[in-house]
Amino acid sequence: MAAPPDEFHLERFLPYLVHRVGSRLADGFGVEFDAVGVHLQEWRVLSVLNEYGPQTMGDLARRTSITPATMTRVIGAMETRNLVKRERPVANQRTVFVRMLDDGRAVVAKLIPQVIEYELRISSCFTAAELQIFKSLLSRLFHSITADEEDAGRLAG
Amino acid sequence: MAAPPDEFHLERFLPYLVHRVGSRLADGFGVEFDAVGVHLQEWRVLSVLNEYGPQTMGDLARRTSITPATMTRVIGAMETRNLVKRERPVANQRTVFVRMLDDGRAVVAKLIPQVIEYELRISSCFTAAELQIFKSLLSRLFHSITADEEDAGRLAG
DNA sequence: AAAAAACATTTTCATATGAAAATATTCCAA
DNA sequence: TTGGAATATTTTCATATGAAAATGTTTTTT
Repeated sequence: MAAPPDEFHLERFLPYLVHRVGSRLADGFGVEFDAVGVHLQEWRVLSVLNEYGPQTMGDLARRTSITPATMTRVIGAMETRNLVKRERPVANQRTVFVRMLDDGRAVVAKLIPQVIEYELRISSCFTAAELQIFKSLLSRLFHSITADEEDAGRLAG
Repeated sequence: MAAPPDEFHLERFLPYLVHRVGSRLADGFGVEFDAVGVHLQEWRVLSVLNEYGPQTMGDLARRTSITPATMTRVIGAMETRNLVKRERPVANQRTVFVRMLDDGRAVVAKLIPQVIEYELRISSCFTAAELQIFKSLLSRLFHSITADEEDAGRLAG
């Protein structure tokens, strides 16, 4: 019997660990929204609008990790349902600001308790302290990677 | 000035934190493979084959978080390039086992040092202890979520 | 042992995706 | 002030995706 091909182990490989957790979370998360009639991507947009207020298509794209081309389509669909509204600022007419409308706020208000409950449920395997540490490490990693990409794709506003 | 709409904060919301790290990792990771001529999905397949040996399409799909329909296509493409080989076991002919070929092993051998270097680079924001804790927490969360889904989608082999 | 149910994979088909091109606006340099 | 370079968004178009149907196999009933 030969030795293992390498000293590399998937179960301790950071990108693999993150990817499979991300996939599982997205799967379990998706079903939460069917009832309210929004897609996961739409929740992402609404939650970012809720957190940071009106912002450009580009900022939305960066903050949600959705590409600009897709963001155009997602916002288009949300606009026809009166969840959000596009407006071109007089100051800089090449940007498009997206603003949440009342119907969007109503959806957010309905979803927030659900997602809080969801987070609570999935994090039941952690102590409160562990959860805090975990979030901090995720946050630190994100900012570290993002800084690596240097000035490319800076967030405005 | 009105109070914030809610006591909910995206920057401390676990699914958001995981999703944005996952997206960034996949982005940065993708470019590593262009040189070697494989796609991210193909690395995922090869690394899982490297770790767990020959296995069915279904196991591959679950372990890589790739859907069966897509897995059929990914394996098809890898087969024509002689990275892997399909075989129907006599014992159970409704399954299809996938086995790595020499060309696949050569790709893995080339990629592993690269991905180790990549992991090292992105985790430079952590101490060794933090990194271990982080991985353990990711692992724990995954297994906890997966157990929640109960018996659905069990891994064979 | 035949019929039905369960299982594993592949195919079909309608939709989603993103890279690159097109469009539109603003900034900057001469 | 004008002509490009830079920026922001949208559109086009070729490809990727996954749900559900189709196919083929095994297991369980009866």
